[in-house]
Amino acid sequence: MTTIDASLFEDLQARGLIAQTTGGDVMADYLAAGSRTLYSGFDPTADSLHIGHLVPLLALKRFQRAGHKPIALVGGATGLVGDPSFKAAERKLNTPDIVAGWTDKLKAQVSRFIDFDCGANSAEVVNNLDWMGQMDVLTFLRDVGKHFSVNNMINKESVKQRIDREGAGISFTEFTYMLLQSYDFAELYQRYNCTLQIGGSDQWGNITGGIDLARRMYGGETYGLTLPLVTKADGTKFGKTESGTIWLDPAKTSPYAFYQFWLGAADADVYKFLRYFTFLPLEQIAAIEASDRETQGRPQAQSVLAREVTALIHGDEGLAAAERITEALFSGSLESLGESDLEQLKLDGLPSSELVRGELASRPLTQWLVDAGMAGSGKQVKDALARAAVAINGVAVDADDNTNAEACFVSERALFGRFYVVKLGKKKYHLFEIK
RNA sequence: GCAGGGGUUCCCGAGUGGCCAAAGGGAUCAGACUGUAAAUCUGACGCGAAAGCUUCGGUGGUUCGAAUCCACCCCCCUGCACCA
Repeated sequence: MTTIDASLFEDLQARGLIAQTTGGDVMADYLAAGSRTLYSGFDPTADSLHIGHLVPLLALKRFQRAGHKPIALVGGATGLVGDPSFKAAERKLNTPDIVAGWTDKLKAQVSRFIDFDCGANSAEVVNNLDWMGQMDVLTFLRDVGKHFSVNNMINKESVKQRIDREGAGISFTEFTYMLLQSYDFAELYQRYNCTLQIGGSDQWGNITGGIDLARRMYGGETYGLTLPLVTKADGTKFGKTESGTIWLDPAKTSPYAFYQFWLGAADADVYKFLRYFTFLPLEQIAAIEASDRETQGRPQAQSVLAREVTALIHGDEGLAAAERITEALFSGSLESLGESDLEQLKLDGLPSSELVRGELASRPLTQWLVDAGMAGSGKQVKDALARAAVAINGVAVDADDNTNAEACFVSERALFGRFYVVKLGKKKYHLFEIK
């Protein structure tokens, strides 16, 4: 028999992970009284999840650890429609082929986080296309649509800006999204006795819609819980960097880049992130915070956070790789690296590319670095060159050297005759190998 | 369909014949200061090493000269009509 950790709710609350719950104060008792089945949905809007999905994903795991049964729903059907909640504009529809491909990828990704073999509260992964795909319009309109009042729907905060705002607008397709998600909840209630839906706070409207529908269709009593949207103290968007979204797929965001992202968390955010994104006990997080406060200089919280989250997503090997690169680039000196170390850095995910010596003279250095993805445009590189912020194997490159890429990559300066570590700015590194 | 409003560089948003690669803000990048923080200050921010080239929904036109004027077209919003 599964044992229930009755302190789950209290822990979630203390971590700041509860934005809203339905049913007033009953949630804590409801969760403590028995093993519940809950779900959270992930729509395939890209070929990978990103760190914005981490809070609900980890929440499923928290619930499972506490003895509840999590269902991860991948929205093969809802992804075809598009959730309008708090989106400023209508989105383009993706083709069914693409969405189906993404659905498969997300299913695989989601599956790595939850346990499918732990007895009664083993996880499930479902795809709502399985029950939505073959439903015909008339059945949908009669059985589902009839339970919704348009009057209520247009008053939902999540679509209000689209309806009120001049220059915006919402198609019937997106407007219907709420019905689809609501039907999911009702269906899961029916199939799995799933009585709780969790999701980001932007999902409140969709979740309460599902609760109403489950009651109207099946007389079921279900609950909802929303998690906070992750915000940063400086007001910029969480999860984006100059190089774009931080993905969970190591092929899209290397464990090294992933690790670096967390390492760069602001002091004002880092303790919150520890509570949100790790399973470390709250007392331990409090201890870290207290100790950082007493210490001058660099806090330890960021590195704890980076280690914990990277290990969680990319495993111990991913973490080890990320730490190896970080150590080599930021702490050690390049000379201390052996030939195999450099090979390893490449394998570990340090961005790298190959150059052919004979072709070097054909283009200026700026172009080579842009091609390698180190900067968005030659202008940026040029700016860095003017400030002596570009270094090749530790030697700063001058703006005058720009047109002479061959001289920048002279063989005498190469490590082991073929490697060049190029640094642009303080944090961007790229490994070039001469072929 | 009719009437009105609108489409500007990543986003918001000025600009209504030359002084516009296009104000201002945000985001982003680089430097100083630092802790691979924050705040602050400085610089960059269409593309190009440069000469120069290409932009303001699209296509044509007027003009010495157009983001700005004209014509047609496309798209969005609001209202009305049509429909019922």
